[in-house]
Amino acid sequence: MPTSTRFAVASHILTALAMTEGKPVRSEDIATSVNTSAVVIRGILSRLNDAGLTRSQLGSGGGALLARSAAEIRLLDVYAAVEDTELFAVHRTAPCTSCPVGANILDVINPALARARAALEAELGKTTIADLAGTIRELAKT
Amino acid sequence: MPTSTRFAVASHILTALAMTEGKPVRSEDIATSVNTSAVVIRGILSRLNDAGLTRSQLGSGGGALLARSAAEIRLLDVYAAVEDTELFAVHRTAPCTSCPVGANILDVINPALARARAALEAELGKTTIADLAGTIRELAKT
DNA sequence: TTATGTGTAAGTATCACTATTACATTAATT
DNA sequence: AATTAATGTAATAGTGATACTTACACATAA
Repeated sequence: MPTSTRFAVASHILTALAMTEGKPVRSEDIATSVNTSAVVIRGILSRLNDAGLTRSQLGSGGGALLARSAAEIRLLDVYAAVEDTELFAVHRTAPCTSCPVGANILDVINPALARARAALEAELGKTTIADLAGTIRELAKT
Repeated sequence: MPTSTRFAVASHILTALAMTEGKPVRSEDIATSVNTSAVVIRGILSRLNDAGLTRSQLGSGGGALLARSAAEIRLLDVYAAVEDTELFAVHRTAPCTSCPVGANILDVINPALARARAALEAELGKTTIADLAGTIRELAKT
């Protein structure tokens, strides 16, 4: 399964941006919060930029900003922006085409996997970055 | 990362066993159908044995068998039997505990990820090996 | 013009996965 | 009892993705 931590880190980044309402945040500062290096953060921000979720302000006083409202960024959008690999990997080499099972297994299993992926994505579509930020604000109060 | 193909291959194996009704199938023959080596198949069969989905008959004329009805083996059971890693990987190193976001992000995001995983698993629980084998029998007729 | 940050390429270490080789063990067959 | 056919598993190597680090070009505010 996908062992990339990008999805979790990207959610962390976006939530951090949502907490500062419009003030640019440096990759260095995000890196401190995530506990990694600034280059790793910038690599993920690059993907988020491409996906239209964030934008970057160059130069002194610059940093990363949300490109749209946190309420309009779903975890599904984040997932799609940073995850490369298929959720389910199938046979590395094509199965035997002259065997009854080998010739048909992919056609039979792929629809089931597609349904599972759709269910996952539907659920990821229900939570937004604003939800995460809101809950963190609640927790920070106590 | 290299995503595991074990789930797809394990489903292939079980479907093949479901097609031969009670007759043991050699790992060698399964390997031919999957287009890999017999040792890889035996490695996956070892996990399926541990999970109680299959059993093996040693010695000459032996091979792998389903340990219960194909209708009682859900894709969810297969998934659980062969998949090692968490569906969603979180931060490799713990985030900054003194930052508002870092200290709380995992507590906030984990419930959302758990819901997504539950949705995925619910969907995988709806399809059985018997379903796959049945569809393949249909396809093989034409 | 200088200082501050982003963007990105190149190189490294690590890890999971798959394939391969090798061998011990078990059981049916003769 | 000996032979043969099969599983079970350890050890090893190759591959690919991830994440970390270093380095430097580029953009912008002051």
